[in-house]
Amino acid sequence: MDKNYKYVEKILVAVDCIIFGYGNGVLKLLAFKRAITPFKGEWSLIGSFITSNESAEEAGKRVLYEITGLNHIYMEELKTYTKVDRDPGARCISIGQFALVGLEDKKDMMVMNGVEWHSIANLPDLVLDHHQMVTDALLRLRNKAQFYPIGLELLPKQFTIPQLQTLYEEIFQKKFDVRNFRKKLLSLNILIQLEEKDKTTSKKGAFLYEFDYLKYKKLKDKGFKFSLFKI
Amino acid sequence: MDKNYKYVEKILVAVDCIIFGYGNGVLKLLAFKRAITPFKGEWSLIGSFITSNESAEEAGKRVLYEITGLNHIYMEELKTYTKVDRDPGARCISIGQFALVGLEDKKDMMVMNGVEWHSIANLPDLVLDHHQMVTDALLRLRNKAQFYPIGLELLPKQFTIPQLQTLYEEIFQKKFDVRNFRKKLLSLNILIQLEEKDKTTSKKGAFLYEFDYLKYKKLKDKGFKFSLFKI
DNA sequence: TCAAAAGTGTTCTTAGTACACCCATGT
DNA sequence: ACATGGGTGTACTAAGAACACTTTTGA
Repeated sequence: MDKNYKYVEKILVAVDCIIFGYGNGVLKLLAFKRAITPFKGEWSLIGSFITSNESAEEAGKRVLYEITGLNHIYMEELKTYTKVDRDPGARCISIGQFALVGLEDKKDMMVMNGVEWHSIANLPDLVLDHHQMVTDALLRLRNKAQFYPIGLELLPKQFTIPQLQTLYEEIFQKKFDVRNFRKKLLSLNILIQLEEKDKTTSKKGAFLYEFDYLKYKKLKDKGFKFSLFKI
Repeated sequence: MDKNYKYVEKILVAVDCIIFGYGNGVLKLLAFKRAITPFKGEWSLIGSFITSNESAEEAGKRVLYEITGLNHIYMEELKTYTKVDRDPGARCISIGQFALVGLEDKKDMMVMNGVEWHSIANLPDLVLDHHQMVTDALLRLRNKAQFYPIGLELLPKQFTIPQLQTLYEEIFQKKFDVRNFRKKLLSLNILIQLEEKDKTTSKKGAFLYEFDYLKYKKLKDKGFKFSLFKI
């Protein structure tokens, strides 16, 4: 209450990025193996301390860029972790930043030494409360994907309907009926069908679509919800 | 990334509480008029700097207690505000804590000098980015009330169905059909009807109910969602 | 010609919405 | 006896769920 700034103790503030990627039909997490103490040799989320001239999201995007060379990545705040003893090294709070990366069209991505994509189904142990962060982030992904077209951040700009369905099945660990999925999806009227087909997964080929972000935004402002099914 | 703790700058970390109360059919916000600089005479959310031996939620609950004498109040993290220039006095990030208080059964609440409940419909200007925090919190309240029985935090332990409906109508700024509201609500099977009636608002009286938290928790674990209607 | 994935329609079931009157009681 | 808020049931409509076969084409 008393904002007598001078006599207040300052605290270390970090960001840690929970970065999900999707490629080859598998949902993955980006982590790196620490080369220096503390926690040398252990897996950790990618993070950084926040400097005086950047916001948490800026710091998150900065480290993500430093590590992968990627820019313009979907990122939102997840939660702030403030338990007094969460880091034995020092009192340090961490702002979790939740990020999504489509891996199919980012083949040129940098992969630095010690940085690796891990299948969600088979994660290594992570330092500190990073595992909790991943659990929280997965929940966020599932909750948000129900009502927002956030899943599309994990796909290339042009994608097929079977591809999208497979992604949803991976996210929710649940199978959907192909006919109902397609019917519901197209009834939302926010996909643009392209001329071309993607023939990489079948001989017949599947039509490519693009998401109509402008139309979606307009609809959203009118109260429309992007909802594919009841979970 | 480099957790070379010693050479990293520390930052002021505050909590600001967005405290909603509900009484006399009106949704209200708790704020206080600053008696000291900076921002003397201006309205502000209730907040504090975080000390080295408390988490953000503990700090939030601490100030809430200091200001109102209230304990065991619903509180969750809203969002962390980290813009570099959000506080002209110093680089300072603030963790927004979202809280709900039912006012009907807290008549004994302390009301300190300068602290006031303001109708949401008629808020004063607030310092810094506090107005943004309130906007975000209202959105959170609406989003969360759709799928979680969070609205009950704003009512006394024993409440009537018309009372609950009025609350929802206040939160969503929307009228609901009495028959459909009651039907849907009771179909969830998580309210316990009591013997007594509340006769304060009508001659006939309305039956009192209690929420069955245990039953709700069990159902929730099985995937049940507390959802009253499509918004 | 056949294997493999893409694409398509109908019926049934469930949940949501719209709507109007009687009930209990204190004054 | 009447005014006031509490309580109830039914018919219609829309959305979700279940379900199996045809199409295309490269090898």
